[in-house]
Amino acid sequence: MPKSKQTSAKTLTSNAAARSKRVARGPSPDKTAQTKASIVRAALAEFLDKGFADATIASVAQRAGVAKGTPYRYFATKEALFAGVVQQELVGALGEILEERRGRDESVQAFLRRTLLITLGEIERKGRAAIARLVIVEGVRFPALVEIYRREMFDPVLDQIKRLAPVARRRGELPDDRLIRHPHLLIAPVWMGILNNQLIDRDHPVDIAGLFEAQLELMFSGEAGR
Amino acid sequence: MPKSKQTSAKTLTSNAAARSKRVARGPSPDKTAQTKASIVRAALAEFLDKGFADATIASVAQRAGVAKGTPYRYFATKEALFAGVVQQELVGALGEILEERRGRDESVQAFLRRTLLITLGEIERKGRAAIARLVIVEGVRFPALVEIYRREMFDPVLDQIKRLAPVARRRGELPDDRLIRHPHLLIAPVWMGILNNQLIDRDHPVDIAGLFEAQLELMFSGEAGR
Amino acid sequence: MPKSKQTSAKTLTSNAAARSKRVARGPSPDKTAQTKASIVRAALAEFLDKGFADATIASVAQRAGVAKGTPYRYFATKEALFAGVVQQELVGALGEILEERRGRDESVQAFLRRTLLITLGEIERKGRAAIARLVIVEGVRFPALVEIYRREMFDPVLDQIKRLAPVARRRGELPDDRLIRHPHLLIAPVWMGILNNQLIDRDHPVDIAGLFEAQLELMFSGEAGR
Amino acid sequence: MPKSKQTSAKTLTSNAAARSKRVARGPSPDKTAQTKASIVRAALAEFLDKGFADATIASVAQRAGVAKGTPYRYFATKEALFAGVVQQELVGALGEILEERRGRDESVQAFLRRTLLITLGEIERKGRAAIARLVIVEGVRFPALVEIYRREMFDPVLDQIKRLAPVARRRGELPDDRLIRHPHLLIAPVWMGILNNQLIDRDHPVDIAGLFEAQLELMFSGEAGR
DNA sequence: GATGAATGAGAGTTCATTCAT
DNA sequence: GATGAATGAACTCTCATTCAT
Repeated sequence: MPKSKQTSAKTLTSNAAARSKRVARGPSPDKTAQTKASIVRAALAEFLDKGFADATIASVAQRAGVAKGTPYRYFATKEALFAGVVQQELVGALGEILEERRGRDESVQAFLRRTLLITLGEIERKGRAAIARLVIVEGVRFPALVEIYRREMFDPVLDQIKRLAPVARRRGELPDDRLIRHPHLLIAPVWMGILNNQLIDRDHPVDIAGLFEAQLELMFSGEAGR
Repeated sequence: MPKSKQTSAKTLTSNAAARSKRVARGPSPDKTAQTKASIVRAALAEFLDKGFADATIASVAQRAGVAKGTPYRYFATKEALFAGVVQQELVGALGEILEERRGRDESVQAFLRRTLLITLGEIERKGRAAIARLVIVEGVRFPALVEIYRREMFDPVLDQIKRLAPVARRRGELPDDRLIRHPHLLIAPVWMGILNNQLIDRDHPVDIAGLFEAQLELMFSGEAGR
Repeated sequence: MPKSKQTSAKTLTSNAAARSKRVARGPSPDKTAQTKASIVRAALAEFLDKGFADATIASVAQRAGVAKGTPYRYFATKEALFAGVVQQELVGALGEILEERRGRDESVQAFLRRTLLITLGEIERKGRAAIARLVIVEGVRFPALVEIYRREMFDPVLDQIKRLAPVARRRGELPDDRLIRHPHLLIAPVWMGILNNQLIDRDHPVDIAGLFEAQLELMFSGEAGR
Repeated sequence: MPKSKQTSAKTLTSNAAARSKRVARGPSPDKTAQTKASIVRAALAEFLDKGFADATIASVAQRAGVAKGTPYRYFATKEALFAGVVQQELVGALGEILEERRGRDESVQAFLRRTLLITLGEIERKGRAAIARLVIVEGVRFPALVEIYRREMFDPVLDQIKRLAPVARRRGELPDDRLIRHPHLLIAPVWMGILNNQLIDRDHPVDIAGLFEAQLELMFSGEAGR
């Protein structure tokens, strides 16, 4: 998995360099980058559609418009392709949110609304819910994938909550220690929503952001945050 | 897994009855029931271990101590074996809980504690959480499985909540309409726990029952119900 | 193959004896003979329907209303069953025809009409054409079968023709030596008919007897024999 | 079998053309055509040897000197391989004969000698008799194959006879209407010969062309045509 | 004699992976 | 770099045959 990362990073970098400095000679680095990008895109779609086991390299190649052997130029094995694709989707995905700083007078609840709630509003439209489902579905077979997910998505959010809960308690925003003792409680509705909408009951989707908002209000003294 | 045992036992009994009726000719019904039971048991273990795609009939047979072709006497295809095994695990699993009646003076919260909370305390020990994970993981490939799960597990619980929420509201147990508008909110912590413990962070399991209890108290006026 | 013959013969004999002499005690010999007969009947139907390779013992047993293992009491292998069944159908099938003697004043042509033509009129109704097809179809795989067919059906008829042709020539029934040089010519239309009706063009069957009659007239001085 | 060679040759030519158009990239089209040709050749031999049911893809591959999976690149299933191979052998096989025109002064009998009789002289050497046997033998299981055979071989010949018979009758070549009423009669000896030589009595083959010639003379006023 | 559960060799088929071009 | 023909391990499924009951 770290291998894929390096490869990915290196390729992207050298391509960026090539684009601006070099004249296009020999095999075009642009085209190479495009080829890789289209393979990754195709692979993601394929894995989302069929899951790891039923996805085939041949189908990925076809979707990407390249020959069957070409994906192997970029990923050594099907597993590496899978891991690479998902990782690319996850790494840094949370970046902007975690950068956000709570305003001096901003309540914790308001801060969480401003950051998490907004993001959750797009979780499905941006395909993040589908990725989460994929990780869940293939996680048993690919523990490494889960680890990435935990590191890049799950833990950061949970850590944020763990960090903010005592602050909110001190600020009098929380009526008790429940959130401190059970930080998972705040994000539970999000997972409930992902599970319901992606797997259990696609025909009756719930409003994930709405569910989260309700939980937020429930835990923060009940009324809408200021 | 203990379920299989019960089934097996029941079957054995009825077979014993059959033996006295029919002429004792041909292979022993006892052994047959045992064979099927061991195949089902082995298959469940195999599927839980490897998921559907990576499970092999040969491995199931080996676990069960039978020949490669034997499972096909009981299940026509690998898919049928999978569906049969999981279905057997699910159908009627909730039976006793749904039979329970709320006492005349019993608060809704107390009722939910008495029924759901107790059950949740065993959800992992009894392998229910693992089954839930399996259904989640394979649900994309086996919509029929999800439907069974929804029918036998998910919807009954949700319907119960939908039925009880207005009652609790009328009895003054609920401070607002949140549970009525978002019934999923109450069970969200359970799924959060299953996901966390089965897939995301096996090394740091959360207390599912505890999480649910906290949510229950959170929604029901904050204090522990009586 | 000779094995099957012995078994068959012996069984039939002892059963015939049992029927008339013994009292039915222990496993009924009658029932045994019936069982075998129904297996043979079922097997013939199965082989005619599906050919040897696609026929299954299980299906034969089911058609016969017996258990899967029962056919093995009478025939050691699937091949033996096949050979036995076909042989039973062929051996002696021509018997009566070959016994017939040409009348003192009867022309050869008239004799052939009286014997072969009559038989050919029933060749399809009596299932002989279907048997011929089966032998043809499976003959490559079962040379022994073909040998039986040749011995019991093909050669006797051909020998008859070879024997009668010179007689007819001497009697002035034949305009030339063609039938003596090409005895196959007389029966060719029969095989043409079997092939056409059983295999090549089932929707446009030809009249086998009619074809043979035309050939008979063609070879014997052209006009209908008396 | 020589047919395959021709096809192969043709393909090679067109590939050679393709090579100059396309960029010479990827595997050699030459080798591909050879591979396919050798698979087809091997398959035909295998099917002729063992029949469809007993033929195995593994054996075909081995005969062709390729891996077990390779035939699947060219034929999706065993059935497709079988149908493809036989069809290739049949389609257009009659081509040249049907193109022939009867000369202005040529008798119908002479015309039939010149076309059919010559062809029949090679029917066994060119493997056509073996193909006919294969179609007959597998026809029950592959009606589509029989249909091809009927369309490409059987019906064209029969139609030719149906067309020529009235002409011959008008020209005074035929003593009666028998051939008009029974067109099958003329080709019956051919099938008799195929059956005898390929299936019933390999050790005592008849001269197929000779048999046909005798029948031709028999039907056409008895003497050799001019 | 009869039963039918159990066996296990074997066949068709798939597809990740390789590599000559 | 790209191609796609070729490979062959591995898997599902079938069914003739056996044998305890």
